[in-house]
Parts: sequence; structure tokens; C-alpha cells
Amino acid sequence: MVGVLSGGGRPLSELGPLLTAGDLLGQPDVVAPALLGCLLVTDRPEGRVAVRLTEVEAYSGEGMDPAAHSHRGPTPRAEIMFGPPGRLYVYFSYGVHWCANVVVAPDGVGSAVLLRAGDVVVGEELARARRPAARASRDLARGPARLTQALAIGPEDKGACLIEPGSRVRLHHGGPPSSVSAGPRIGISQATDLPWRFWATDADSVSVFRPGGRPRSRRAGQDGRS
DNA sequence: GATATGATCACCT
DNA sequence: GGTGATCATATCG
Repeated sequence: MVGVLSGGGRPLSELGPLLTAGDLLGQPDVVAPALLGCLLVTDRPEGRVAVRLTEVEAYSGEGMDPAAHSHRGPTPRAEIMFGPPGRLYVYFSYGVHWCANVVVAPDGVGSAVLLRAGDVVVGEELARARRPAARASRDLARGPARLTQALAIGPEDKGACLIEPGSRVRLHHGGPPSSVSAGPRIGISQATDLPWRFWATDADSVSVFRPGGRPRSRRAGQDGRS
């Protein structure tokens, strides 16, 4: 059963208010779970798509998180992470995909939240057209790169302000999920012990969980660990 | 200037 | 459940 309106009861045709900078200020592992249930919205010439966030990951820029892109300082790539909160940090991954993050720390601190997955609640038809490979509805935005595909987020959106009215990409309040789970982050090789991945417990659009296993299997040879 | 690596997805078995 | 694709970034020489 796919609960379209789990929890809130707020009509989804009416987007909630925009998030404010105050909503995003704080430790990334505190702000991240608060983003669950919020609506990420893109308005394009061809139409609007909105995704209710069901899975996020926190990345801290305060030095204790070697998995964060900001760990090496404000390099050209990670520079946006050190800017004001509410900006969109987009990066290219594996030579194929784009992934989206929300900057969630004060100016000068490189913390961000990776938006990993969500449910398409507005513009599903358009999202399907953008993601022909997706069969089930839950696959439309399940996974960081799928999410950006469904919303047509790309390099052009780098640095976009998500908390400004009229912005092409925005973050609106929505009904929070009834229950939130936490666990280790996915797809990283360092600091894998931090439970900084958060997801809506009852969501079916959450990345496949790899209990204790390695998410990636590089070519044979390397990697003598077991 | 060259190379190793990665916050992944789609498709194959 | 496992593997190939593919390139920007960072680091090293």
C-alpha cells in the first residue's frame, strides 16, 4: 500500500511554506532528519515536479567527517558548501550522475545534507517521462541520482537558492513522516560508523539497505579487507 | 601533466 | 546479487 499522505493530512496540491535559513541552521545530523517530509520542487518550462523527501544523509564540515566533500577545505568543487545555508550543492558522480545537497550550516562551515530519495507527489507524468527506466512509482526518485533526474536538476542549478520565492528549485515544508529511522551512510568508505543516514521508516522509496556489506565492489585485486 | 578515486545506476545472470 | 560504464576532482610527480 502506498500511503500518499502518510501522517500530515495536508493537501499536497498546496505546497507548504518555504523553508527559512533558520530551519537549516544547526548540526547537519539534526537538520537532516527534519528535512524528511519536506517537498523539493522544480519549476521548469515543461511543468512542475515535487518530491517528498524520504531519505537524506548528513555531511559535516567541521573536520570530523572525512566523508564530506568539504573535508579538504573550500576547494572549487566544494566551495558552495561553505556559503550561506539554503543553497543547492550539485556534484557530478561516477562520471554519469548528478547528486543534490542542501547547504545547512552558517557561512564558512561546509556542512550539507545529501538528498537521497523521495516520493514524487506532483508531476508524476513528467517525472516518468524523464525516467523511462523506472517501472514502479517508487523507483522514480529512489536514489540520489534518480532524484535529480526526476526533478531535472543538473549543473545549471549549482548554487541555486532553495529558500527564495520564485527560485527555480525550492524547498517547502510538508507533513513530517510518522516515524524516522537512522543508520549508517551508504556508498562511502570512511566514517561508515556514523548513523547519519535518515529515512522515513514507512517509505518504500528508500535506497536498498546493505546490512554491513560493501555497497561497491571494485575490480578484483585491490581491497584486501574482509 | 598523469593517474587514482568516487556520497551511483542500469542491466545482466 | 554482481559488474561495467564513465568523467570531474584531487593529489602526486
